[in-house]
Amino acid sequence: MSSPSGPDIEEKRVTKDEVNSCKTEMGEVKEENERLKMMLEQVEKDYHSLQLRFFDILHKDVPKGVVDSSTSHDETEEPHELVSLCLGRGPTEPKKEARIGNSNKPKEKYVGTNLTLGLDSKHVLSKVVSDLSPASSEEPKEMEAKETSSTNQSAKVINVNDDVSDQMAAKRARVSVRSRCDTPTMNDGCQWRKYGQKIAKGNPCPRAYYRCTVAPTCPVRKQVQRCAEDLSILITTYEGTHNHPLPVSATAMASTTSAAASMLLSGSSTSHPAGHISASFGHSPTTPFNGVSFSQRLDESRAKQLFSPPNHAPHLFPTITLDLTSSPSSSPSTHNFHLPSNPKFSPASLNFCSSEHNSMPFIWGYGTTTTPIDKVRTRPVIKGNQCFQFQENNFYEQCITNQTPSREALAETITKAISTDPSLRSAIAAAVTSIVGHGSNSGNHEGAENVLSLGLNLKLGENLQLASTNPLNQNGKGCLTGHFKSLSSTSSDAGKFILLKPPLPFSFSKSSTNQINHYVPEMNTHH
DNA sequence: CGGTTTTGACCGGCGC
DNA sequence: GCGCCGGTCAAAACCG
Repeated sequence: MSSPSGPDIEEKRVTKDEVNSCKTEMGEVKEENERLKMMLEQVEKDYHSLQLRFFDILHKDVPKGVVDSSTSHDETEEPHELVSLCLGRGPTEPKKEARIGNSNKPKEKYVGTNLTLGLDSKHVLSKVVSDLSPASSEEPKEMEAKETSSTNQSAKVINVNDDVSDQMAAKRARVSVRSRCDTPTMNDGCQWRKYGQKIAKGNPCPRAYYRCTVAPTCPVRKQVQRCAEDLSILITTYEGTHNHPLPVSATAMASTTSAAASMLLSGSSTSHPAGHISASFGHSPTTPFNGVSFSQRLDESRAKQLFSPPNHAPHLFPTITLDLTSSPSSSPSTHNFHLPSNPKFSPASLNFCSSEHNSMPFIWGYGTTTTPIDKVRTRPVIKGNQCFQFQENNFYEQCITNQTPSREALAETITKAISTDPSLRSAIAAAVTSIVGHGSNSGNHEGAENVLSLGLNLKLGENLQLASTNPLNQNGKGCLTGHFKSLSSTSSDAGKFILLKPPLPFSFSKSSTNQINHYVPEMNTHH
C-alpha cells in the first residue's frame, strides 16, 4: 500500500511516454502551423498583387468613366446585407437587350469589361466585381433605378455609361454547369418558374427554360437540358443578374458560378482576348502532383469537345462551363461531346472533376450528402468546400497516411498556380475579396488570414443563417435538394454546418484536423 | 384560389 | 425572301 507497485511504475512510464509523444506532436503541429502560415502569407501576397494588377488593368483597358463612378458610392446606403449573385447582366428586358444589341453590333465588341458574373453584395463585393467588370457595379443600380425610379446615384451611373451599358446589356456572360443529376432539374437554391420548353436540334431531350421567381423583377433565367451523349448529365445554363438577396444555397451556387465567370472574364479580357479558356483541375496530365493537378491550357479542340454548351444557339454571350461531372476512371476528355462551338464566343471552360464523387461534389461546398460533420471529422483534410477540386481523394489518402510532404506540395502547387495563372488568380480574388469585404465591413478586421481560413466569415455566416431560413428555398426537387435541404433544415448538425460554410468557390485551409476542431465549435455560436 | 407547368403560337436572328 | 431554329409568350391545365 505504501510502496508503489510494479504496475504503478509502469503506468507512470506510460504517462510519461504519452506526455512526450504529445509534446512531439505539439511540436509537429506547431511546425505545420508555421508552414501553413507561410502559405497563407504567400496567398495573401498573391492576392494583393493580383488586386493591384486588376487596378492596373482596369485603368488601362476600361474606358474612362466606366469604373470610377460606380465603385465608390452607395455602399453606404444599405447596411451589410446578404450576398446576392450577379450572373451576367440583366438590367433590361431580354428582348430590349437584343434589339439594342443588334443596333450596336455588340458581338464584335465582346470584351471582358462588360461581363458581369460576380457576387453582388451591395457593397462588400463591389470592389472586386467592379474590378472584374465595371458594368457589374452599375448593374444593380440600374435595376434599382428601374424599380424605384428615385435613386439619383443610379441615374447618374446610367447616364454616364449609357452607351456602354446598352451594349453590355446585350452581352451577358453565361455560366453553364454540367453535373450528374438524376432529377429533372438541379436545385441551386433559387426559386424558378418554367416558362417554356423546346426540343433543340440535335438533342432528343427537351430544353427547359426557367425564370427566377424569387423576386418578380429578377431577370435571371436558366436553361436546363440533358446531355445528349450522357443522359445522366444535366446542363444548366445561367444567364442574367439576380437583383435580390439569395437564399444560402443559391449563394453557394452563385459564388461558384461567379468565380468561374470571373475566370472567364479575366481570361478573355486580359490574357486571352480571343479565346478559349480551358482550365482543368483534377485530371490534367500536365502537372499531376500528389493528387493535385492544375493546368490551364488554350486547347481549342478540347474545349470544344468538352465544354460547349449543347445545342445552344450560336452563343451570343460568352459562356463558361463548369464541368462538375466526374470521370472516375478516365480523364474528362473521355466524354466525347462533339458539339458545335461558337465561332464568335468560344466557350471558356472550367473543369472541376473529382475522381470519385460523381454528383455535385465540393463545388457546392459540401462533400457529401450525408453527415458532413462526420465526414469532416473522419477525413481530416477536408475543409469543406474545396471547390477547385484537388483530387481530394488522393489527397486524403496521402494525408491520412501522414505524408506531410503532400501538404507542402499542395501549398507549393497552389501557390504556383495562383501566381502563374491570372485566371485562377482572378477567380480567387473574386472569392476572397467577397469575404474580405464582408468581414471588414462588418467590423471584423481580421484580414485575409481570416478570409483564407475555413468558415471564417462569421458575418457572412450570420447572413447565411438568415438566408437559410428563407422558405423560398424549398423547391423540394432537384439533385441538390438533398444537400441544401439537409443543410438548411432544422436538423442541427447539418444546419450548423452550412452556416459557417462561406458560399465561396474557394476555400483555403489553414491546417487540418485541429483547424476543424476549432472550426466546428465556432459554428455553434451562431445557432 | 394562387402559383406552377404544359404546350402551341409567335417573334426575331441567321444562313442560304 | 424563305426556312430553320432558339427563345419567349400566354392561355389552358394542373396542383396543393
